[in-house]
Amino acid sequence: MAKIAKKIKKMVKNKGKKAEAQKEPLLLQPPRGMKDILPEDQPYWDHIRRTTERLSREYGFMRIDTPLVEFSNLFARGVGEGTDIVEKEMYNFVTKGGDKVALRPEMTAGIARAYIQHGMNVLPKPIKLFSTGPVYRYDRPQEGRYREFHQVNYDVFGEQDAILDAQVIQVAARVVQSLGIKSVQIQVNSIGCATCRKEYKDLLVNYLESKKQKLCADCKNRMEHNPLRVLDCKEDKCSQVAATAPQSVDHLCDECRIHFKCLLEYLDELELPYVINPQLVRGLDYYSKTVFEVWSGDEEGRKSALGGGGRYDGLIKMLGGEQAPAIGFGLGVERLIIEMKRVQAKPYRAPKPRVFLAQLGDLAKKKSLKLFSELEKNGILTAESFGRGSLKSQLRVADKIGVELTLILGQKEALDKTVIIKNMVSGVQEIVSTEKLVDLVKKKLKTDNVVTYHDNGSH
RNA sequence: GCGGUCAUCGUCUAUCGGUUAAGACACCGGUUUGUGGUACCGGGAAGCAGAGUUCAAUUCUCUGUGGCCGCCCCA
Repeated sequence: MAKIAKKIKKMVKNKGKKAEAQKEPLLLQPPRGMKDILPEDQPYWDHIRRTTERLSREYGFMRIDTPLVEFSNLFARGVGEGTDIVEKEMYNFVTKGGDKVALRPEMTAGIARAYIQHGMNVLPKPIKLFSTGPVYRYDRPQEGRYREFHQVNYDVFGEQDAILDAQVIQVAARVVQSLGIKSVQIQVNSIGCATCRKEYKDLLVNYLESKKQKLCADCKNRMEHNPLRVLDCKEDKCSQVAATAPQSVDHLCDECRIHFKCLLEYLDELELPYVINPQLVRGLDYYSKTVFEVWSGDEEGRKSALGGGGRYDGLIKMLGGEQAPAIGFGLGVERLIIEMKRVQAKPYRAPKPRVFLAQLGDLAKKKSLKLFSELEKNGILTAESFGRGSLKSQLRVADKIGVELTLILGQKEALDKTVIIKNMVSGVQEIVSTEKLVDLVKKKLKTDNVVTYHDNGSH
């Protein structure tokens, strides 16, 4: 019997589902690698938004927002045809109008495009731009890696002095430190300019050619397209080869060498915890001279890359603008949050309501809606649960929220134009006239509240 | 793109080739009608999808999908 009933139930269920499935199944989840940012995580996002915006102001950056979608070839040309990002990780699509566009895989190309388009080169130098938002990479998701993720981006245009490199690196470090992540390490390197890098590349390819048998299959491939990337291959045999490979820092032209030397001096002056990593290369083609990455995590040697950047003196011109040096970096918001949680950094807590408004009866219910907005206009943050009927259940909610005062507006009070103020700690309550309510509540919140609750830093 | 691993209420977990699929937390409601934290009572809520094996599958197999981990790469 039960079996049959069950079977019937299932058939009915399936029937419904099949009908739906024929249209297209509705999956109650976002596409792979995308995720919701839930209210419980917002304190971390708030903290990062506030901190990055504050620092951008303090260091003289102006905010810019560019579209999530750009023409595909902007990235192909800017970021580089041969890079992984462009070659296999871009969300490309064709619009109804036939335009070939892509979801931005990073922010700099779009910002550079805007810089050129709007003639920002006429602004007083340096031109500092700050941006933040989602970026998209079709990669295999795992912890700290999503197909939609968020970056904060700082770029400086129009200044080639190494002091800007140092300051930009300092901003990166300041952001991370300000979030409470103490164990930051900056890795820096110089990959030279167009001319000396070419010479160096030839040298490197020659060297690699001589050790070709010892390289992994991937690296044999990389030799052709992007020999620099062999240097940071994680394969044991490759890193052995890389260890004795000629290093770009040793083959810089005079200008680049001086630039790098100055940068290091500035960094010393700033007392930033940096190390030179001759293997550091970065995956985007537009970099020249300075490249750097920001790492966090020490204990148990588990490290994670929080962000990186570098100088890109050739990008603007390559995209068709008037030659302009530039340097910038991006930080990954999701990774910053992982680190914040790991080191138990305190997130930002928005103010919580300290007053609850309870209502009872039809007349009071109507009046409470207006009273609520009256309180809001006076800056009194109030909670409510208007949909509930019983006073009991409303008080339960008030208690759960942890408010200090509950205002009770019942049938009787509504007629008398009064409100009951109940102190949730002592339980004492008093009846006051509606006109005096706001002032009295304000006064009470100022005085009676030794009862505060603070952030317990959960999560 | 490759490899590994996992998939049961909102969450955490249990059980089972045939069961009303159990519990805890959370949520909602009630304990005599206008008063909260405790207690008691009650309620809603799940087998990722598809195919196969079987008299019978949530359970076994395969595929897909998704999470996590490693590689690659990066943020």
